[in-house]
Amino acid sequence: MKQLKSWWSAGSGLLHLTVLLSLAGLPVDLDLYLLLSPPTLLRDELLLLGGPASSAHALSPFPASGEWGHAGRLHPKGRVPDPAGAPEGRLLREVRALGVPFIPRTQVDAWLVHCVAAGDADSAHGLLGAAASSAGGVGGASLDGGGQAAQGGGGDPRGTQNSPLAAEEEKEPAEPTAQVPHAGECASEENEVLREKCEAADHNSRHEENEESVSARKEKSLQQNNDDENKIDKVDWEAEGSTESIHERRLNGTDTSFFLEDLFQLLSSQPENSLEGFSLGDIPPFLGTVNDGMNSSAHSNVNFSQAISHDVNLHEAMLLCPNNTFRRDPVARTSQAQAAFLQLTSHTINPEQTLTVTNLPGSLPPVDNQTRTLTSQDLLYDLDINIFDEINLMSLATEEGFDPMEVAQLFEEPDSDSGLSLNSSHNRTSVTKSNSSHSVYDEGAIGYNSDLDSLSHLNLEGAVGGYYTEPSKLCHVDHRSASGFHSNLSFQHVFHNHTYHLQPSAPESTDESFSWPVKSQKMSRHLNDTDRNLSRDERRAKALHIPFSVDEIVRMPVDSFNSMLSRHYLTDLQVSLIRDIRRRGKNKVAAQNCRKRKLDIILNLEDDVCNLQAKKETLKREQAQCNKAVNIMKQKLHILYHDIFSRLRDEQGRPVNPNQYALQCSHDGSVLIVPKELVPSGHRKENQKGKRKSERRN
DNA sequence: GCCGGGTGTCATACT
DNA sequence: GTAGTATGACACCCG
Repeated sequence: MKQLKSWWSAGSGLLHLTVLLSLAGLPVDLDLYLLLSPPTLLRDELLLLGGPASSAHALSPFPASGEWGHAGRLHPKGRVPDPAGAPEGRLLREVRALGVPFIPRTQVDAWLVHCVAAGDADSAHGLLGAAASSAGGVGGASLDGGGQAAQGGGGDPRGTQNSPLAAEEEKEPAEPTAQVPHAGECASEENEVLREKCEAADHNSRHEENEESVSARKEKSLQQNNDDENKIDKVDWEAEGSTESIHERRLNGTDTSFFLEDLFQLLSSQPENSLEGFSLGDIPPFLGTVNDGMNSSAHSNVNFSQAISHDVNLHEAMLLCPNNTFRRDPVARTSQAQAAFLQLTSHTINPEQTLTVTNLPGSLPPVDNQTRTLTSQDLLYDLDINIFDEINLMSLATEEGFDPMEVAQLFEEPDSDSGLSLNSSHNRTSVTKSNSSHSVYDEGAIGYNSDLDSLSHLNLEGAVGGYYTEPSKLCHVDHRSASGFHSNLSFQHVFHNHTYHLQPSAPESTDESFSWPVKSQKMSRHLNDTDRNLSRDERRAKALHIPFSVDEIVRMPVDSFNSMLSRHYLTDLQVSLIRDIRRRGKNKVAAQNCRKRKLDIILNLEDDVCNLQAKKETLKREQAQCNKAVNIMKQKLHILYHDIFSRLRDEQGRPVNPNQYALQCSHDGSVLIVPKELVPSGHRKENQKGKRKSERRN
């Protein structure tokens, strides 16, 4: 936990991130998630922001009024720009000259962790947590409010909750901090960068309206995710109730604004090393598109993790601000996302590294070329939820025996995985090989393990288009890959592989207990239940962010289907997958109908056989009855025949011989005695034949 | 481990 | 030519 705190502390760039984000023209709504430890450093950090108890408002430099140019209202202990020509002053003037830019509404949920190295408050460069609140919010005030607002104790975003931070702020008055602002040294260097940043922010604002309709759908899904995240975090908070770590949730959804001047003040008041370690590349792409209601913990998680693990210079931050621009080119976006995520992945190891050394000021990893070229927005646009989930796990880990090594391993990708071919998404063999004993190929049932795959699905609800969780696992994609679809699946495999690296019995686990695997297993079990309900196509659809449910795709009439494809801007891969899903779905239904029909035919045939057999028996019985009746009639006829002849007499009074005469019925009903010589031969033969038959039957 | 039923998918022919 | 349907065949899962 100490390492973690150190890590968080070293990630004080988060505050800078927020500040610079606002400086870039993005109003920042900062939620304070305080993992608070001894408040000593907190006090120091607060002083840096202009007041001992300014945590509630220090990060609210942009008031709700949206005014610009209130530098004069800085806290007395804050660094006041030197109007005489100090670098900060020049910077302010230059920025003011830019006019009032359009500020896209952005909210940043931040996890502010305050950490103190054991017995050395000065060495610990804790991340200052300052709860930003809106005008009607939880009592937070803008930075210009300075210590006055701080006196109200509004720094605790939880408002009336008993926050250790707030309590400590009230107890201890403001006192000078050992951290003297050094911004003046670097202000000149940042001047141009900040100017570009403001320009970029203005430029980006023009794209926001065009992207609102596009992002509305995603935002809606993210909101659902937010709800889930809030529930989970709330439970965790209530369950633990730890005074050492405070997980603060947003109390309202209003935005917090910053005064640009205040931002400069903040920037100038920060140590130079902090500025170097500051990363605006951590700014997730949704910051520029998420609306007020999108202040999810997942977002904050993303900011937090990236702020910790990612270093980006100010110029890059500017590039990151126009988050919407890349969305216009989904193909490029995909490739960018891959590259960005690769870089992000490579930087996710930083937390581990930072944790071990961040107790020293300026220990943040230096900004390397790879970091500077990282455009994680592109990735995060598609993979944000995945990151959210992962970072959420990190947050869980921080509350229960967190081991940064484990976290690093989670995101770390061995070099061997880099050899995964992007085409391996459909190659079970390669996937199996790549994932050792835990093949997690999404397609097919063999070897598929949905533990972490489904883990990312925790926040998935409804249709498949809302979230794409698999990309979050794109930790180990081949850097040379160019296909987003294949890379996604490859990432998925890799991520699963990482999951199994986190077994509790892993030899690399440190002394500190790491309860994440346990929790992850629990979550995995929960998610497995949900993920098992998903068909392969549904998982695929999620993987490609297809904004339609499989059921819709299959059941939709062809006309509606084609129109749907034309209305939505879908990549070739998405269209191909949608058509495949539709084809497979239709064929599946057809196969079901075919089998049902086949069974019906079989059953009908069986019924027919039974019926025919019964009919046969009936006919046999009827035949037997008829034959019996016929025989009876023949017997009667024979008796009658002999009776008649016994009574007949010839002219001489002698009995008539039946062998010489025969009875013959005429047409008029009269009976004649005819000699057999006169009886037609045919008739006579029939009579004889009939006699023989009757005799045989008898 | 084998077996049979159920199911999904593919290939193919047909409409 | 496209989309859908029907069906045999195959593979897989499960009891």
